[in-house]
Amino acid sequence: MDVKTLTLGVLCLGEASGYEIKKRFEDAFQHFFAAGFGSIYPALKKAEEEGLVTCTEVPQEGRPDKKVYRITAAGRAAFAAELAATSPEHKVRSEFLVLIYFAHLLPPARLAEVLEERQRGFEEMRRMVEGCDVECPEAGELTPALRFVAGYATAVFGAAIDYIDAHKGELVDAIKEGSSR
Amino acid sequence: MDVKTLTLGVLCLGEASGYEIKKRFEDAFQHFFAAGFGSIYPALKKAEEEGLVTCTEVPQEGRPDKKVYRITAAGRAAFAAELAATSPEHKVRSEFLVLIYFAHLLPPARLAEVLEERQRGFEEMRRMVEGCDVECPEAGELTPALRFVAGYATAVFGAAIDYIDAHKGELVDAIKEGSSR
DNA sequence: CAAAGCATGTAATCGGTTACATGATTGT
DNA sequence: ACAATCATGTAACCGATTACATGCTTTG
Repeated sequence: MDVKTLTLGVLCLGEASGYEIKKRFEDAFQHFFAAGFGSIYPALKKAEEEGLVTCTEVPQEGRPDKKVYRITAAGRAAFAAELAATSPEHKVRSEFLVLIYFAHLLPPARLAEVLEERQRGFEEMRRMVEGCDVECPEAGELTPALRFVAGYATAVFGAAIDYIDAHKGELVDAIKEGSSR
Repeated sequence: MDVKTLTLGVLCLGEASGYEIKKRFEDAFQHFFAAGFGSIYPALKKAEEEGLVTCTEVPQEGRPDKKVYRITAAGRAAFAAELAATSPEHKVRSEFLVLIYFAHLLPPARLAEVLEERQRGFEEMRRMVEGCDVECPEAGELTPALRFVAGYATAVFGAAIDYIDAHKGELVDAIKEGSSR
C-alpha cells in the first residue's frame, strides 16, 4: 500500500486540502504509516489525473490558494478494491533494536541515553494515541474500529515502555561490566 | 541506517558469505530489519570496494564459488562510528492497522480473516524469537543484549496477540451490525 | 523578534524490492 | 517428481525522503 491509496482513504472520510491530509497523517496514522508533503502532494496530483479525486481551488489571502480535494465514485471504488486486495502486513524498521543488538560496541553512557530516548518516544506516542480519544468528542463516540486501533497501540506501546523500564538498568550494568573488563 | 551498515554488523560477529548473511537477517533481524539478496549482494560489493571488508573465494562443487567475507579494521571502525551516530528510531508500516482503521469498508468475513491472519503472523514471530533462545545453546549463554532484544520482542508480540484475541470478536460484531444496517 | 503554523509545489537522490538468469544437490 | 536449499549476481523499477523555493500570519 502506498501513500496515494491512504490519501484516498483520508478523503473517504471527508474533503480536505493536501495540508490538512498531512495533519491527518500526523495525528491519526503517524504510528503506523508516516508520510510527508513530498509524497502527499504528488499523490494528490496523480489521483486527480486518474479521476479518483476532484479539486476546487479556494482563494486565500496572503497564502497560495487552498486546493480542496473531494473523492469521486471511481476513487471510492478504487480504494475499496485496494483494501480488499491488501494482505495485513506489519513491518518494523528499528534502528533502536539494532543499537541494542550491538550494545557492546556502544559507549555505556550512550546506551543509557538510547534506552531513555526511545522510552520517551514511545511514551509520547502513547499519549498521542490516548489523546485521540479526548480530542474528538464532538464527532460523537469513537467508532469501534478507531477504538480498536487506539487500544491496540496503547497496549503495544505500554508493553514496550514497561519492558524497557524493567530491564534497562540490568542491560546498562551488564554492558558497563563488559566494557571495563 | 541501511543494509550495508547492518551487513558490517553481521560480519563483526564472524566471517560469512552473502547467503549466510541473508540467513542471519532472517532468523535474527527479521522482526526489526528485513533485507533481501537484492540489497545484500550489492552492499557487500560496495563495502569491498571501500575496503571495509575483504573477500576470499572458496571453490564449491556444482555451485557458484562461495565468497566468504571478513570485516577489516576500517570496517569495524566505520560500523562503530555509524552506530555512535544513529538515533534510536523505530518505525512501523502496517497495512494491518490501515485495514482495521477502514474496517467499515471491508466485508465482515474478510475483516475476521485479516485479524486472524495477523494474529497468526505475530504468533509465528514470537515463536521464532523465543526459539532463538533454544537454538543457540552451543554458543554459551545468550548475551544480555540478545536477551534484551528477545525479551522485548516477546513482550511486544505478546501484547499484540493478547489485544487482538481479546477484542477481535467485539470488532467483527460491530462491523457486521454496521454493514447490515 | 523568532518560531510555529498555514499553504503549495518540484527535483534530485537514495535505497530497496522484484524479476530475471543459472544450476546442482538433497530431502519428501 | 517437486520443493527446498545452496549459491551468486544484475537491471529495471518504484516509492519515499530530502532539500529546495516562496511568503504571509499568528503566537509566544
